[in-house]
Amino acid sequence: MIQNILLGFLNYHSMTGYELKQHIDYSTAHFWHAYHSQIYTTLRQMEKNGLVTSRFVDEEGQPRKRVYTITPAGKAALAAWLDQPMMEMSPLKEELLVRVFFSAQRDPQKVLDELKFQRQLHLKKLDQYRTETRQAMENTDKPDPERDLPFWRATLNLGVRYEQVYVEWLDETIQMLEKL
Amino acid sequence: MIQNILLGFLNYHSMTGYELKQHIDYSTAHFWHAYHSQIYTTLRQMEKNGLVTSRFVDEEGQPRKRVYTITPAGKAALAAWLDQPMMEMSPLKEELLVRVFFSAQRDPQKVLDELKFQRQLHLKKLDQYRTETRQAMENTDKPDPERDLPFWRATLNLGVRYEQVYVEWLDETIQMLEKL
DNA sequence: CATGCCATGTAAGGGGTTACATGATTTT
DNA sequence: AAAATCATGTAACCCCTTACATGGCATG
Repeated sequence: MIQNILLGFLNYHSMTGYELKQHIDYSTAHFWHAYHSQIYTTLRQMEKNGLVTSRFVDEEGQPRKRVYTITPAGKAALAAWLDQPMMEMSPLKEELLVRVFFSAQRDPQKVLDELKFQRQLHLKKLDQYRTETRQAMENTDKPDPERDLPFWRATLNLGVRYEQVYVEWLDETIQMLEKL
Repeated sequence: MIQNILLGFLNYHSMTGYELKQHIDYSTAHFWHAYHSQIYTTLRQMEKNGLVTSRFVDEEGQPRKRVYTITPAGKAALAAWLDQPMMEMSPLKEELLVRVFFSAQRDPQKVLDELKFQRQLHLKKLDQYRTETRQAMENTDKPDPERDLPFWRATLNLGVRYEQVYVEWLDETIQMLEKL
């Protein structure tokens, strides 16, 4: 998966692993994140497979940079992935729900504390989506923002909706627990 | 993670890997699924680590069964996991959003088809939650349903809310695409 | 002087997925 | 007779996470 994301970004323009990491952090990380270690190793592997090329760029007074560029084979791989529609749903993996599922045997106060803390986290995330993330998206330097922006906004919309229902659900569940 | 789920179920009563798989499919699979291969191998590993014990039960006219039982060490491990509250959010991994993010370069009709198909999947899931899943939960054979049911219902509630906003978001996004 | 940011990597391990494999019983 | 369900396993692989590792520059 991370390979497709890297190809997707490199298809806008060439950049370094570090820049890719930053782009991911401000956009796709909300629905697919990656550690820098994975990004660097995947890029090397992609180069080995002919999907990208790299060259070192040395500028005075700056650390050495390795700039990656997508190849025709890389573009083909990206297009092939996008062409093949998803026929299943992405499975959820929500650890908190596993914990809630088995929480009847826990101290109710500790469950409440945990849910209230999670509520703070999700509220913070919701706020982030509405400020930083939205701004980072709109102030893009990419080639054809008018073409891409509607799709980027769409992904952010689901993120916002998701955090909204998550907070609502936490409120509801906290209330339920307080009645018990 | 799957280890905690297995311990959680075995803490209700002893059962086989096959039964564990079924319980998971009807409950936690909505937020954490597992393949039978992982369940069987994890159980063996847990036995090696003293968290469970197993014995074979042979009944006439039936395949041989291996019944697992939680040990005091297993109960302690489960309690330890539940005691330590989650301090971060579970990261999302939604492949469809990655695809939408990079969909400006795709044939809009293909994107629409994909979203409409996903809409069907999510509607179906929503319906499942409201019928089968809810029934399977309420008609439980577990020791103390009154104690556990509120928590199980809570997890289902988030599942329903999630599928609802997902469908709403798909509708909104489909509409947006049709205008372009 | 210390923290943070820029910048790139390696290595070990864990968890999960896919595929291969078998065999009996029950239902259609 | 075929398909579905019951029932248990192994093996290879892949992806991802965590930790280790380095070094320069800028800012407070």
